[in-house]
Amino acid sequence: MTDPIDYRDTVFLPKTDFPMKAGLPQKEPGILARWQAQDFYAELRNRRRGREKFILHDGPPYANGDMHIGHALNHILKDMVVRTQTLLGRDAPYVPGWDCHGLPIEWKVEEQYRKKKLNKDEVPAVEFRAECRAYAQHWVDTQREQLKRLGINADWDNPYLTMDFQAEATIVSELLKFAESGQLYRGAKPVMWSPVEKTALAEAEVEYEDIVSTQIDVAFGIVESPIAELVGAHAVIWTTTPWTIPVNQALAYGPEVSYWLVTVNGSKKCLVAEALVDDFAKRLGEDVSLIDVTWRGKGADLAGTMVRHPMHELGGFFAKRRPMLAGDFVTTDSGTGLVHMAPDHGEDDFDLCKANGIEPVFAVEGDGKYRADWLWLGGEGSVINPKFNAPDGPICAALYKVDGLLAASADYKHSYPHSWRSKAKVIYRCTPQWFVPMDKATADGTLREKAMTAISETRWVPEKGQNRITAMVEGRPDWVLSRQRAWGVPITLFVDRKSGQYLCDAGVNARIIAGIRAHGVDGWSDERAQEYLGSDYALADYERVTDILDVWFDSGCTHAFVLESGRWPDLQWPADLYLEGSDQHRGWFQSSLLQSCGTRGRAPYNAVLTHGFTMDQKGMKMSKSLGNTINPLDLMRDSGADILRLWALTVDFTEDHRIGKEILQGVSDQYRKLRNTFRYLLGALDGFSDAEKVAVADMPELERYLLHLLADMDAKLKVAVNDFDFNTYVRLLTEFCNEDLSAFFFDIRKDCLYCDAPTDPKRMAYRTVLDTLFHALVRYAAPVLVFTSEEVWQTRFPDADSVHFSDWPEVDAGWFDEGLAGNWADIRGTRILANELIEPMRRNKEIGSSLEVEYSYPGDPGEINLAEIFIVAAVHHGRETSAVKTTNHKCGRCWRHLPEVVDDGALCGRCADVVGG
RNA sequence: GGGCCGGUAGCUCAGGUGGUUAGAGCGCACGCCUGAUAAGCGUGAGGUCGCAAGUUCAACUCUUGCUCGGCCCA
Repeated sequence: MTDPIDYRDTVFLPKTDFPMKAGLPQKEPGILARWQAQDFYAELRNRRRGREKFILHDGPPYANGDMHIGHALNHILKDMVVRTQTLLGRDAPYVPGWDCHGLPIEWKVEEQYRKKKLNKDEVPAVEFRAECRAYAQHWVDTQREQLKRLGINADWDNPYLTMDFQAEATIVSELLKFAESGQLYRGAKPVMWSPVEKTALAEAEVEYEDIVSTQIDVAFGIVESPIAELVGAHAVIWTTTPWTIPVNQALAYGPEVSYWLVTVNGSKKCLVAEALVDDFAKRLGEDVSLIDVTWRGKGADLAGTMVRHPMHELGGFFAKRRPMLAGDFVTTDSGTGLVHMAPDHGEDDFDLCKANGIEPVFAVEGDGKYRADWLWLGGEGSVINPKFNAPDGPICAALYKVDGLLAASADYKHSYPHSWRSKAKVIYRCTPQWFVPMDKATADGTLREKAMTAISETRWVPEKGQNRITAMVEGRPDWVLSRQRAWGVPITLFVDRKSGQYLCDAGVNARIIAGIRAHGVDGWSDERAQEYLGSDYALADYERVTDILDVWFDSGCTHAFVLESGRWPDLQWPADLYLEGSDQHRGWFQSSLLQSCGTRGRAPYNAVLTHGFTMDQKGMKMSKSLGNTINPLDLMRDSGADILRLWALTVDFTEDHRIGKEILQGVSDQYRKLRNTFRYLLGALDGFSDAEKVAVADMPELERYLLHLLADMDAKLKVAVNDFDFNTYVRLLTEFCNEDLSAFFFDIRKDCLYCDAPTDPKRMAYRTVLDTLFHALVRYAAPVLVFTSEEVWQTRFPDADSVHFSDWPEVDAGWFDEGLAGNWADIRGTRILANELIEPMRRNKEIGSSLEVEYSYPGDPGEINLAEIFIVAAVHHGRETSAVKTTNHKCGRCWRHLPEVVDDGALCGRCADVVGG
């Protein structure tokens, strides 16, 4: 045996400074700073100028609170879209924006007031709005920094804000387009109203508490009916809000409900639901056994029946007959199965009455009292006062007097809405509101028709999004634009006090828009009203509307003040893509659609991409109270933004998806594999230059096969990009690195790289392909691992531009070789069989390395050196498949077992040449 | 309660128009290498395809119901 000589120094090992351990949290901020210092976004715009555009229009997040995982996911996806489109050579500008008006911000500012013991109502509106503006700006700035940290490439220095004066003016001008085209009307609808605060409340401002109310049974005399037995009898309703009886306008029955006409212990004849007869009798204080039934029928039979109000003798409003109407919402859960309808004070009531031509009467004023001229209880109230509604209160007393009150007791426990702030009871109350009609005919059809057409002409990804928005637009009611609030864009209308019509004058409108542009929303004020009206109209003749716009109208206009305005000349209308969570089918996708269809006749987007929501590890919704939230800021601090990005692009974002410790561990493993692939490439390419490059035609089959695989993957990646299928994109990359490179190509060529002479054509061919792979992979990875790819790039080319300026790798059509690929697929199949045969030998300690094996199989290796491909000592053509330990000696340098090696530790011919030469 | 959507190995995902033993990567176990080394290679074990009926010669794939979860409404 020859003395063992250590040939390590003669072996060409990979060499690189690129560390295996990433240290992303430390490294990423520095890379960000470099991009910022060179004004990367602006420079990219310069370099892409004149290219085909791809416009992703950013949906504005609400400027309130820190970034959460949903923001992170959404922006990572947007960045991926923008970067992949950029990589494909397009000019893909990205202007981020924020939604700045609205209730939640008002609340926060009010909350600050309360801490300072200030009352919002005592603060001038201008001052209040200034504070709202400052509050929104604070969160815009905060979120901007947080999103930057994710590596999102955007025009961060010039975002759009819905509270910019220019935006506010455009929103007003868009509103006035609806006004000018007659797509605006003043109607009414019941809203949650607090008589204490004299203001409308949003659902979120209401909290439910258990209270005890007075319940009453009231008899309405039946004066007309297709069913003769019913005339002269009484339809009985039950309610826990006696104060609504003075504005009753109809009764509702369930068409499928079974009704009986009964007398209880000789009482008057009462119509009630069969299922509730016993309950009714008990409320009357009577024995159930004393019920006598004189008629039975279904609710539908009651159509055409008319009743009169118990107070009909008052005349006027009360003298009018009340129809009995079919209501799907009527149940036999409680009450009498007949429901009294006050369209002023209930949504079901309002809708059913409206459908039957019955309008609200606005009898209850903002303070909860009946208006002074109301025939019954005029000037009295407040309606939320328990004494007012009590069995001995004025309502019950009057009903009792006219023999309309069958039962009353102050003992009904139920959950009832209260104002979040005052804790006082709230009511539903009809108030005038501004609407956009969905079904009003215009020159090019109704808004609903235009929206439906636009939906069908839009590309929805995934396709199921189309179902969802179609169903919503198909069935949605008219758009309520008005809010009775302070922080928002005003509904800048003047209403003629005599005709009730809003003023529609191009000159006035132009002055209003100019005023808002100059002064923002504060420009809509009493002081400036006459200035806008000009000399043609007198302010005294007009009511200046003081409602503000639904914030969805604001965001529905972003396409106008961002894409169209010219303030961002790189942008254009319509957008190629909107990309938001699936909740936005109800929100931004729809408000933008309606706004644009109403003003421009088509959608402001060509395609809409939606993502699902992020759940915890178990698939449950994340919430602070459950303590199962994942904070993206913490994650970036501990693991780095590239890990978060890789997570977002690995899951199936089109559905709800999960995040958690185990999942993130998997993401980290995947990251390390990708990182090590780059590390190997960098090390193996140490010292490589163009001089070493070999023409494809001169390469071994293995190298050409790899180029085929690369070209094949390249085509699939492009498909994935065009389908926004990023999950597939990353999977293709990962599997390529794992299977084709690490476990196959790199492993096979390890011997060549380490031991062949640097001038050996095979080694040069290998390194040429590695170089090609490097340039391709670093670009493919760039949109995903934005920081790591830059680190990889700078490691190899320290003086070069950012990798993110690059174009998509160029793939030579000549690399495709299906014949070659089919052949090599067979070879790889055989390689797997060989490994299966070798494995038991290794397990038995018969051998260690596969290089100690001689493999035989019935196939014909042809010209390919299969020993090299299988990483064994030799491959023979044999009758049967077999593997035996080789008797060859091991080369002291390359460790291969070859016949020419005279003794273990001696050199093979190749190594002798390399070491000697 | 209504509309829409989803539930495939421990994890992340593939599985046109129903058709042989349901796939991949990772992780895991075991083994190898020790010249990519907190790396690399190999082999292997993991799934009654949420549950239950039904249609069919045949269902992860179609129908219905249920269940769990999600978004949006009420």
